[in-house]
Amino acid sequence: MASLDSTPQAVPDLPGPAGTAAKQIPPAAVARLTLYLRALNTLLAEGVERVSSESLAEASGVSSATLRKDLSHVGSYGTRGVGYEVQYLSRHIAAALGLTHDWKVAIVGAGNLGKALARYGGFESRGFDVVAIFDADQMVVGNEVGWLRVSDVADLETVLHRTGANMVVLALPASVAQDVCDRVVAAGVRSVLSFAPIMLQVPEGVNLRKVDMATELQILAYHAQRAQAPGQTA
Amino acid sequence: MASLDSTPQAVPDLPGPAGTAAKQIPPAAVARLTLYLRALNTLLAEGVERVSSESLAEASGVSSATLRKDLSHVGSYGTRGVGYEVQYLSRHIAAALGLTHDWKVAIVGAGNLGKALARYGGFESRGFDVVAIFDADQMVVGNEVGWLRVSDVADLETVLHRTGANMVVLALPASVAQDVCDRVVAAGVRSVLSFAPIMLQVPEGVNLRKVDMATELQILAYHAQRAQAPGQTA
DNA sequence: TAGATTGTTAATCGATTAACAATC
DNA sequence: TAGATTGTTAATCGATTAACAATC
Repeated sequence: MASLDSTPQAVPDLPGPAGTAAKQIPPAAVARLTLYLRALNTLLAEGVERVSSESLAEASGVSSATLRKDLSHVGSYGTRGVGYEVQYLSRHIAAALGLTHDWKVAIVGAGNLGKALARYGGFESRGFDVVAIFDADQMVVGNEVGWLRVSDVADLETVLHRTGANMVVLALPASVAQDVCDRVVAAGVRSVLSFAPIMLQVPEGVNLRKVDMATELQILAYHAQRAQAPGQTA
Repeated sequence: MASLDSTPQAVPDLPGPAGTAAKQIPPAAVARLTLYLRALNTLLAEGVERVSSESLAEASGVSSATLRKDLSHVGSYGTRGVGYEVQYLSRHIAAALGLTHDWKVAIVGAGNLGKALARYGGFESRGFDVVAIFDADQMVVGNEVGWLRVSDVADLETVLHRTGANMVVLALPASVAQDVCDRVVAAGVRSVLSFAPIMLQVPEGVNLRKVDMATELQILAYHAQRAQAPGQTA
Protein backbone atom coordinates (compact mmCIF):
# COMPACT_ATOMS: atom_id res chain seq x y z
CA MET A 1 0.00 0.00 0.00
CA ALA A 2 2.67 2.45 0.99
CA SER A 3 4.78 0.99 -1.76
CA LEU A 4 4.27 2.81 -5.03
CA ASP A 5 7.32 1.96 -7.02
CA SER A 6 9.62 -0.99 -6.95
CA THR A 7 12.64 0.28 -8.82
CA PRO A 8 15.52 -0.88 -6.67
CA GLN A 9 17.64 2.13 -7.55
CA ALA A 10 17.69 5.44 -5.69
CA VAL A 11 14.24 6.99 -5.28
CA PRO A 12 13.38 8.82 -8.53
CA ASP A 13 11.63 11.57 -6.55
CA LEU A 14 8.10 12.54 -7.37
CA PRO A 15 7.76 16.19 -8.45
CA GLY A 16 9.18 17.00 -5.04
CA PRO A 17 10.91 20.06 -3.61
CA ALA A 18 12.84 20.92 -6.78
CA GLY A 19 16.02 19.01 -7.48
CA THR A 20 17.28 19.88 -4.02
CA ALA A 21 19.74 17.52 -2.33
CA ALA A 22 16.88 16.38 -0.05
CA LYS A 23 17.46 18.15 3.22
CA GLN A 24 17.79 16.20 6.43
CA ILE A 25 14.56 15.63 8.37
CA PRO A 26 14.92 15.90 12.17
CA PRO A 27 14.71 12.49 13.92
CA ALA A 28 11.67 13.43 15.99
CA ALA A 29 9.88 14.48 12.81
CA VAL A 30 10.76 11.24 11.00
CA ALA A 31 9.19 9.22 13.81
CA ARG A 32 5.98 11.27 13.63
CA LEU A 33 5.81 11.13 9.82
CA THR A 34 5.26 7.38 10.16
CA LEU A 35 2.23 8.13 12.33
CA TYR A 36 0.80 10.56 9.81
CA LEU A 37 1.32 8.00 7.09
CA ARG A 38 -0.62 5.40 9.02
CA ALA A 39 -3.46 7.82 9.75
CA LEU A 40 -3.58 8.86 6.09
CA ASN A 41 -3.76 5.26 4.93
CA THR A 42 -6.61 4.63 7.35
CA LEU A 43 -8.44 7.64 5.92
CA LEU A 44 -7.73 6.42 2.40
CA ALA A 45 -9.24 3.04 3.24
CA GLU A 46 -12.32 4.85 4.57
CA GLY A 47 -12.61 6.73 1.29
CA VAL A 48 -11.81 10.14 2.77
CA GLU A 49 -10.25 12.38 0.12
CA ARG A 50 -9.27 15.53 1.97
CA VAL A 51 -8.10 16.30 5.47
CA SER A 52 -7.04 19.40 7.40
CA SER A 53 -3.91 19.65 9.51
CA GLU A 54 -6.18 19.99 12.50
CA SER A 55 -7.95 16.66 12.06
CA LEU A 56 -4.95 14.72 10.79
CA ALA A 57 -3.07 15.94 13.85
CA GLU A 58 -5.83 14.78 16.13
CA ALA A 59 -5.91 11.35 14.49
CA SER A 60 -2.16 11.12 15.03
CA GLY A 61 -2.09 12.38 18.58
CA VAL A 62 -0.04 15.53 18.02
CA SER A 63 -0.74 19.27 17.81
CA SER A 64 -1.56 20.80 14.44
CA ALA A 65 1.41 23.15 14.82
CA THR A 66 3.74 20.18 15.17
CA LEU A 67 2.15 18.43 12.23
CA ARG A 68 2.49 21.40 9.89
CA LYS A 69 6.05 21.99 10.99
CA ASP A 70 6.87 18.32 10.33
CA LEU A 71 5.24 18.37 6.90
CA SER A 72 7.23 21.46 6.00
CA HIS A 73 10.37 19.26 6.09
CA VAL A 74 8.85 17.01 3.45
CA GLY A 75 7.57 19.70 1.13
CA SER A 76 4.55 21.82 0.54
CA TYR A 77 1.71 19.57 -0.54
CA GLY A 78 -1.35 21.26 0.95
CA THR A 79 -3.70 23.94 -0.29
CA ARG A 80 -4.26 26.99 1.89
CA GLY A 81 -7.86 27.39 2.91
CA VAL A 82 -8.57 23.80 1.88
CA GLY A 83 -6.28 21.20 3.42
CA TYR A 84 -4.43 18.16 2.07
CA GLU A 85 -5.44 15.60 -0.52
CA VAL A 86 -5.09 12.34 1.40
CA GLN A 87 -3.59 10.14 -1.31
CA TYR A 88 -1.27 12.82 -2.64
CA LEU A 89 0.14 13.62 0.80
CA SER A 90 0.45 9.93 1.66
CA ARG A 91 2.54 9.31 -1.45
CA HIS A 92 4.86 12.18 -0.76
CA ILE A 93 5.44 11.18 2.85
CA ALA A 94 6.11 7.60 1.74
CA ALA A 95 8.62 8.89 -0.80
CA ALA A 96 10.35 11.07 1.79
CA LEU A 97 10.66 8.09 4.13
CA GLY A 98 12.18 5.88 1.45
CA LEU A 99 9.18 3.58 1.19
CA THR A 100 8.86 3.80 -2.57
CA HIS A 101 10.74 0.60 -3.07
CA ASP A 102 10.29 -2.60 -1.14
CA TRP A 103 12.66 -3.56 1.63
CA LYS A 104 13.63 -7.15 2.17
CA VAL A 105 13.71 -8.17 5.79
CA ALA A 106 15.37 -11.20 7.35
CA ILE A 107 14.52 -12.23 10.90
CA VAL A 108 17.11 -14.00 13.03
CA GLY A 109 15.49 -16.08 15.76
CA ALA A 110 12.41 -18.22 15.25
CA GLY A 111 11.22 -18.32 18.84
CA ASN A 112 7.91 -16.83 19.87
CA LEU A 113 9.06 -13.32 19.10
CA GLY A 114 10.57 -14.17 15.73
CA LYS A 115 7.43 -16.01 14.72
CA ALA A 116 5.25 -13.14 15.90
CA LEU A 117 7.28 -10.77 13.74
CA ALA A 118 7.30 -13.07 10.71
CA ARG A 119 3.53 -13.35 10.79
CA TYR A 120 2.83 -9.74 11.62
CA GLY A 121 0.68 -8.46 8.75
CA GLY A 122 1.75 -4.89 9.35
CA PHE A 123 5.04 -5.49 7.57
CA GLU A 124 3.83 -6.75 4.20
CA SER A 125 1.22 -4.04 3.91
CA ARG A 126 3.82 -1.35 4.49
CA GLY A 127 6.35 -2.39 1.89
CA PHE A 128 8.48 -4.71 4.01
CA ASP A 129 8.86 -8.25 2.65
CA VAL A 130 10.01 -10.85 5.11
CA VAL A 131 12.28 -12.99 2.95
CA ALA A 132 13.98 -15.27 5.48
CA ILE A 133 13.88 -16.45 9.05
CA PHE A 134 16.76 -18.16 10.87
CA ASP A 135 17.29 -20.23 13.95
CA ALA A 136 20.21 -22.07 15.54
CA ASP A 137 18.10 -24.89 16.99
CA GLN A 138 18.16 -27.91 14.65
CA MET A 139 14.71 -28.89 15.96
CA VAL A 140 13.35 -25.66 14.55
CA VAL A 141 15.33 -25.43 11.29
CA GLY A 142 13.10 -26.53 8.42
CA ASN A 143 9.83 -25.75 10.22
CA GLU A 144 7.24 -23.64 8.47
CA VAL A 145 6.60 -20.09 9.69
CA GLY A 146 4.01 -18.32 7.63
CA TRP A 147 5.18 -18.59 4.00
CA LEU A 148 8.72 -19.40 4.96
CA ARG A 149 10.87 -22.27 6.12
CA VAL A 150 13.29 -21.65 8.94
CA SER A 151 16.91 -21.54 7.69
CA ASP A 152 19.92 -22.62 9.70
CA VAL A 153 21.75 -19.63 11.11
CA ALA A 154 24.93 -21.42 10.01
CA ASP A 155 23.88 -20.48 6.46
CA LEU A 156 23.25 -16.85 7.40
CA GLU A 157 25.60 -15.25 4.86
CA THR A 158 24.54 -17.48 1.96
CA VAL A 159 20.84 -16.98 2.53
CA LEU A 160 21.13 -13.24 3.10
CA HIS A 161 22.87 -12.88 -0.25
CA ARG A 162 20.55 -15.24 -2.11
CA THR A 163 17.41 -13.50 -0.85
CA GLY A 164 18.85 -10.00 -1.21
CA ALA A 165 17.83 -9.08 2.34
CA ASN A 166 18.75 -5.48 3.16
CA MET A 167 17.32 -5.24 6.66
CA VAL A 168 17.70 -7.64 9.56
CA VAL A 169 15.62 -8.00 12.69
CA LEU A 170 17.34 -9.66 15.66
CA ALA A 171 14.89 -11.62 17.80
CA LEU A 172 17.33 -13.71 19.80
CA PRO A 173 18.92 -13.98 23.25
CA ALA A 174 21.33 -11.32 24.46
CA SER A 175 24.10 -13.89 24.74
CA VAL A 176 24.40 -14.44 20.98
CA ALA A 177 23.19 -11.07 19.73
CA GLN A 178 26.57 -9.40 19.25
CA ASP A 179 28.01 -12.37 17.37
CA VAL A 180 25.09 -12.60 14.98
CA CYS A 181 25.01 -8.85 14.57
CA ASP A 182 28.70 -8.85 13.57
CA ARG A 183 28.06 -11.53 10.95
CA VAL A 184 25.05 -9.68 9.59
CA VAL A 185 27.04 -6.47 9.28
CA ALA A 186 29.97 -8.31 7.69
CA ALA A 187 27.51 -9.70 5.15
CA GLY A 188 26.76 -6.14 4.08
CA VAL A 189 23.49 -5.37 5.85
CA ARG A 190 23.38 -1.78 7.04
CA SER A 191 20.00 -1.61 8.80
CA VAL A 192 19.41 -3.61 11.94
CA LEU A 193 16.48 -3.65 14.35
CA SER A 194 17.30 -5.43 17.60
CA PHE A 195 14.98 -6.84 20.23
CA ALA A 196 17.85 -8.26 22.26
CA PRO A 197 18.18 -6.63 25.68
CA ILE A 198 21.82 -5.65 25.27
CA MET A 199 23.86 -2.73 23.93
CA LEU A 200 25.11 -3.79 20.51
CA GLN A 201 28.19 -2.25 18.96
CA VAL A 202 28.03 -1.57 15.23
CA PRO A 203 30.52 0.18 12.95
CA GLU A 204 29.94 3.66 11.59
CA GLY A 205 27.48 3.66 8.71
CA VAL A 206 25.29 0.89 10.09
CA ASN A 207 21.87 1.94 11.35
CA LEU A 208 20.86 0.19 14.53
CA ARG A 209 17.58 0.62 16.32
CA LYS A 210 16.61 -1.09 19.51
CA VAL A 211 13.26 -2.08 20.97
CA ASP A 212 13.33 -3.12 24.58
CA MET A 213 10.25 -4.32 26.34
CA ALA A 214 11.69 -4.33 29.84
CA THR A 215 12.81 -0.74 29.39
CA GLU A 216 9.31 0.27 28.37
CA LEU A 217 7.85 -1.28 31.50
CA GLN A 218 10.48 0.40 33.65
CA ILE A 219 9.58 3.78 32.20
CA LEU A 220 5.93 3.08 32.96
CA ALA A 221 6.91 2.10 36.50
CA TYR A 222 8.63 5.44 37.00
CA HIS A 223 5.54 7.38 36.00
CA ALA A 224 3.17 5.12 37.93
CA GLN A 225 5.24 5.50 41.06
CA ARG A 226 5.27 9.26 40.71
CA ALA A 227 1.50 9.33 40.24
CA GLN A 228 1.03 7.32 43.43
CA ALA A 229 3.66 9.21 45.40
CA PRO A 230 2.51 11.39 48.29
CA GLY A 231 3.38 15.07 48.36
CA GLN A 232 1.36 15.79 45.27
CA THR A 233 -2.37 16.41 45.44
CA ALA A 234 -3.98 13.14 46.50
CA MET B 1 17.32 -8.52 41.11
CA ALA B 2 16.32 -4.93 40.70
CA SER B 3 13.66 -5.51 43.29
CA LEU B 4 14.91 -4.78 46.77
CA ASP B 5 11.75 -4.22 48.72
CA SER B 6 8.27 -5.49 48.28
CA THR B 7 6.23 -3.14 50.45
CA PRO B 8 3.29 -2.28 48.26
CA GLN B 9 2.97 1.21 49.69
CA ALA B 10 4.73 4.30 48.39
CA VAL B 11 8.50 3.87 48.08
CA PRO B 12 10.01 4.44 51.54
CA ASP B 13 13.03 6.15 49.96
CA LEU B 14 16.52 5.00 50.80
CA PRO B 15 18.65 7.72 52.42
CA GLY B 16 18.00 9.69 49.27
CA PRO B 17 18.17 13.38 48.41
CA ALA B 18 16.84 14.59 51.77
CA GLY B 19 13.11 14.54 52.34
CA THR B 20 12.66 16.50 49.13
CA ALA B 21 9.43 16.06 47.18
CA ALA B 22 11.41 13.97 44.64
CA LYS B 23 11.96 16.29 41.73
CA GLN B 24 10.83 15.33 38.26
CA ILE B 25 13.38 13.51 36.11
CA PRO B 26 13.38 14.55 32.42
CA PRO B 27 11.87 11.85 30.14
CA ALA B 28 15.05 11.40 28.12
CA ALA B 29 16.98 10.84 31.34
CA VAL B 30 14.47 8.28 32.63
CA ALA B 31 14.90 6.22 29.47
CA ARG B 32 18.67 6.26 29.83
CA LEU B 33 18.58 5.44 33.53
CA THR B 34 17.12 2.06 32.58
CA LEU B 35 20.21 1.48 30.41
CA TYR B 36 22.58 2.37 33.23
CA LEU B 37 20.67 0.05 35.52
CA ARG B 38 21.06 -2.83 33.10
CA ALA B 39 24.78 -2.15 32.63
CA LEU B 40 25.26 -1.93 36.40
CA ASN B 41 23.50 -5.24 36.94
CA THR B 42 25.71 -6.85 34.33
CA LEU B 43 28.78 -5.51 36.13
CA LEU B 44 27.36 -6.73 39.44
CA ALA B 45 26.96 -10.21 37.99
CA GLU B 46 30.59 -10.06 36.85
CA GLY B 47 31.67 -9.18 40.36
CA VAL B 48 32.81 -5.66 39.49
CA GLU B 49 32.51 -3.40 42.54
CA ARG B 50 33.39 0.04 41.27
CA VAL B 51 32.94 1.87 38.00
CA SER B 52 33.73 5.34 36.67
CA SER B 53 31.27 7.52 34.77
CA GLU B 54 33.53 7.11 31.77
CA SER B 55 33.32 3.34 31.58
CA LEU B 56 29.68 3.05 32.66
CA ALA B 57 28.84 5.55 29.94
CA GLU B 58 30.70 3.52 27.35
CA ALA B 59 28.92 0.33 28.41
CA SER B 60 25.62 2.15 28.04
CA GLY B 61 26.39 3.83 24.74
CA VAL B 62 26.21 7.44 25.91
CA SER B 63 28.75 10.18 26.69
CA SER B 64 30.08 10.52 30.21
CA ALA B 65 28.78 14.08 30.36
CA THR B 66 25.27 12.85 29.64
CA LEU B 67 25.61 10.08 32.19
CA ARG B 68 26.73 12.36 34.99
CA LYS B 69 24.04 14.88 34.15
CA ASP B 70 21.42 12.10 34.26
CA LEU B 71 22.69 10.75 37.57
CA SER B 72 22.54 14.23 39.04
CA HIS B 73 18.73 14.02 38.75
CA VAL B 74 18.75 10.91 40.92
CA GLY B 75 21.15 12.13 43.58
CA SER B 76 24.80 12.25 44.36
CA TYR B 77 26.00 8.72 44.92
CA GLY B 78 29.54 8.79 43.59
CA THR B 79 32.90 9.64 45.14
CA ARG B 80 35.06 12.26 43.46
CA GLY B 81 38.36 10.89 42.34
CA VAL B 82 37.09 7.34 42.74
CA GLY B 83 33.83 6.59 40.90
CA TYR B 84 30.64 4.79 41.82
CA GLU B 85 30.05 1.69 43.91
CA VAL B 86 28.15 -0.56 41.51
CA GLN B 87 25.62 -2.07 43.89
CA TYR B 88 24.96 1.16 45.74
CA LEU B 89 24.31 3.12 42.56
CA SER B 90 22.18 0.33 41.12
CA ARG B 91 19.94 0.38 44.18
CA HIS B 92 19.47 4.10 44.08
CA ILE B 93 18.62 4.16 40.40
CA ALA B 94 16.14 1.31 40.94
CA ALA B 95 14.56 3.27 43.77
CA ALA B 96 14.31 6.43 41.66
CA LEU B 97 12.61 4.46 38.88
CA GLY B 98 10.05 2.97 41.23
CA LEU B 99 11.40 -0.56 40.95
CA THR B 100 11.60 -1.15 44.69
CA HIS B 101 8.33 -2.95 44.74
CA ASP B 102 7.15 -5.56 42.29
CA TRP B 103 4.77 -4.67 39.54
CA LYS B 104 2.08 -7.11 38.47
CA VAL B 105 1.65 -7.33 34.75
CA ALA B 106 -1.26 -8.77 32.78
CA ILE B 107 -0.91 -9.50 29.09
CA VAL B 108 -3.94 -9.29 26.83
CA GLY B 109 -3.53 -11.42 23.73
CA ALA B 110 -2.01 -14.92 23.72
CA GLY B 111 -0.88 -15.03 20.12
CA ASN B 112 2.78 -15.31 19.21
CA LEU B 113 3.58 -11.89 20.59
CA GLY B 114 1.68 -12.35 23.84
CA LYS B 115 3.36 -15.71 24.37
CA ALA B 116 6.76 -14.25 23.60
CA LEU B 117 6.17 -11.55 26.20
CA ALA B 118 4.83 -13.96 28.81
CA ARG B 119 7.90 -16.15 28.51
CA TYR B 120 10.40 -13.32 28.24
CA GLY B 121 12.78 -13.82 31.15
CA GLY B 122 13.73 -10.15 31.19
CA PHE B 123 10.53 -9.25 33.00
CA GLU B 124 10.77 -11.48 36.05
CA SER B 125 14.40 -10.61 36.65
CA ARG B 126 13.58 -6.91 36.66
CA GLY B 127 10.77 -6.93 39.16
CA PHE B 128 7.84 -7.43 36.80
CA ASP B 129 5.62 -10.43 37.60
CA VAL B 130 3.40 -11.61 34.81
CA VAL B 131 0.24 -12.58 36.71
CA ALA B 132 -2.27 -13.19 33.92
CA ILE B 133 -2.64 -13.66 30.20
CA PHE B 134 -5.89 -13.33 28.27
CA ASP B 135 -7.28 -14.28 24.91
CA ALA B 136 -10.66 -14.05 23.20
CA ASP B 137 -10.25 -17.26 21.21
CA GLN B 138 -11.96 -20.16 23.03
CA MET B 139 -9.48 -22.55 21.41
CA VAL B 140 -6.71 -20.76 23.28
CA VAL B 141 -8.42 -20.09 26.61
CA GLY B 142 -7.20 -22.62 29.16
CA ASN B 143 -3.94 -23.37 27.36
CA GLU B 144 -0.71 -23.23 29.30
CA VAL B 145 1.72 -20.39 28.64
CA GLY B 146 4.78 -20.57 30.84
CA TRP B 147 3.47 -20.79 34.42
CA LEU B 148 0.06 -19.48 33.53
CA ARG B 149 -3.20 -20.59 32.01
CA VAL B 150 -4.84 -18.34 29.44
CA SER B 151 -7.91 -16.59 30.85
CA ASP B 152 -10.95 -15.62 28.84
CA VAL B 153 -10.90 -11.92 28.02
CA ALA B 154 -14.59 -11.94 28.96
CA ASP B 155 -13.39 -12.28 32.56
CA LEU B 156 -10.92 -9.42 32.21
CA GLU B 157 -12.22 -7.26 35.06
CA THR B 158 -12.62 -10.15 37.51
CA VAL B 159 -9.16 -11.57 36.87
CA LEU B 160 -7.44 -8.18 36.93
CA HIS B 161 -8.90 -7.52 40.37
CA ARG B 162 -8.21 -11.00 41.72
CA THR B 163 -4.58 -10.97 40.60
CA GLY B 164 -4.00 -7.35 41.58
CA ALA B 165 -2.49 -6.52 38.19
CA ASN B 166 -1.38 -2.89 38.02
CA MET B 167 0.13 -2.86 34.53
CA VAL B 168 -1.31 -4.21 31.31
CA VAL B 169 0.42 -5.08 28.06
CA LEU B 170 -1.77 -5.09 24.95
CA ALA B 171 -0.60 -7.66 22.40
CA LEU B 172 -3.68 -7.83 20.22
CA PRO B 173 -5.02 -6.68 16.84
CA ALA B 174 -5.63 -2.98 16.18
CA SER B 175 -9.33 -3.66 15.63
CA VAL B 176 -10.03 -4.59 19.25
CA ALA B 177 -7.29 -2.59 20.98
CA GLN B 178 -9.34 0.49 21.88
CA ASP B 179 -12.21 -1.58 23.31
CA VAL B 180 -9.94 -3.67 25.49
CA CYS B 181 -7.95 -0.61 26.51
CA ASP B 182 -11.14 1.13 27.66
CA ARG B 183 -12.09 -1.87 29.77
CA VAL B 184 -8.63 -2.10 31.28
CA VAL B 185 -8.68 1.57 32.21
CA ALA B 186 -12.22 1.29 33.60
CA ALA B 187 -10.94 -1.57 35.78
CA GLY B 188 -8.52 0.87 37.37
CA VAL B 189 -5.24 0.10 35.61
CA ARG B 190 -3.23 3.26 35.01
CA SER B 191 -0.19 1.93 33.14
CA VAL B 192 -0.57 0.45 29.68
CA LEU B 193 2.01 -0.71 27.16
CA SER B 194 0.54 -1.24 23.72
CA PHE B 195 1.92 -3.22 20.79
CA ALA B 196 -1.19 -2.59 18.69
CA PRO B 197 -0.47 -0.49 15.60
CA ILE B 198 -3.08 2.15 16.33
CA MET B 199 -3.37 5.45 18.23
CA LEU B 200 -5.14 4.64 21.48
CA GLN B 201 -7.05 7.28 23.41
CA VAL B 202 -6.72 7.17 27.18
CA PRO B 203 -8.05 9.55 29.82
CA GLU B 204 -5.79 11.96 31.71
CA GLY B 205 -3.82 10.20 34.41
CA VAL B 206 -3.32 6.97 32.51
CA ASN B 207 0.19 6.29 31.29
CA LEU B 208 0.28 4.82 27.82
CA ARG B 209 3.39 3.76 25.96
CA LYS B 210 3.47 2.35 22.50
CA VAL B 211 5.88 0.00 20.74
CA ASP B 212 5.44 -0.23 17.01
CA MET B 213 7.55 -2.56 14.95
CA ALA B 214 6.45 -1.25 11.56
CA THR B 215 7.33 2.28 12.64
CA GLU B 216 10.81 1.15 13.65
CA LEU B 217 11.39 -0.40 10.24
CA GLN B 218 10.12 2.72 8.52
CA ILE B 219 12.57 4.85 10.46
CA LEU B 220 15.36 2.49 9.43
CA ALA B 221 14.17 2.75 5.82
CA TYR B 222 14.48 6.52 5.95
CA HIS B 223 18.07 6.39 7.12
CA ALA B 224 19.01 3.58 4.73
CA GLN B 225 17.57 5.49 1.79
CA ARG B 226 19.50 8.60 2.75
CA ALA B 227 22.72 6.64 3.07
CA GLN B 228 22.23 5.20 -0.42
CA ALA B 229 21.03 8.45 -1.98
CA PRO B 230 23.28 10.15 -4.53
CA GLY B 231 24.42 13.72 -4.00
CA GLN B 232 26.41 12.75 -0.93
CA THR B 233 29.90 11.35 -1.24
CA ALA B 234 29.62 7.96 -2.90
C1' DT C 1 50.51 16.49 48.03
C1' DA C 2 49.39 15.02 43.20
C1' DG C 3 46.18 12.65 40.38
C1' DA C 4 41.68 11.41 39.37
C1' DT C 5 36.91 11.89 38.86
C1' DT C 6 32.55 13.65 40.32
C1' DG C 7 28.67 17.07 40.32
C1' DT C 8 27.36 21.40 38.51
C1' DT C 9 27.34 25.46 35.80
C1' DA C 10 27.11 27.81 31.46
C1' DA C 11 26.90 27.53 26.47
C1' DT C 12 25.13 25.26 22.59
C1' DC C 13 22.01 22.93 20.15
C1' DG C 14 17.57 21.10 18.67
C1' DA C 15 12.53 20.60 19.26
C1' DT C 16 8.06 22.50 20.26
C1' DT C 17 4.69 25.98 20.37
C1' DA C 18 2.27 30.12 19.10
C1' DA C 19 1.11 33.44 16.01
C1' DC C 20 0.26 35.27 11.58
C1' DA C 21 1.07 36.59 6.79
C1' DA C 22 0.29 34.32 2.47
C1' DT C 23 -3.14 32.56 -0.34
C1' DC C 24 -6.68 29.33 -1.84
C1' DT D 1 -14.95 39.37 -1.28
C1' DA D 2 -15.05 36.73 3.22
C1' DG D 3 -13.69 32.59 5.47
C1' DA D 4 -10.53 29.05 6.05
C1' DT D 5 -6.26 26.90 6.45
C1' DT D 6 -1.55 26.36 5.09
C1' DG D 7 3.53 27.23 5.48
C1' DT D 8 6.77 29.89 7.90
C1' DT D 9 8.77 32.86 11.23
C1' DA D 10 9.99 34.01 15.89
C1' DA D 11 9.79 32.84 20.77
C1' DT D 12 9.94 29.38 24.13
C1' DC D 13 11.31 25.42 26.03
C1' DG D 14 14.10 21.35 26.98
C1' DA D 15 18.17 18.42 26.09
C1' DT D 16 23.01 17.86 25.19
C1' DT D 17 27.70 19.06 25.50
C1' DA D 18 31.86 21.07 27.31
C1' DA D 19 34.42 22.79 30.83
C1' DC D 20 35.88 23.14 35.47
C1' DA D 21 35.68 23.89 40.45
C1' DA D 22 35.00 20.87 44.29
C1' DT D 23 36.88 17.15 46.60
C1' DC D 24 38.20 12.38 47.45
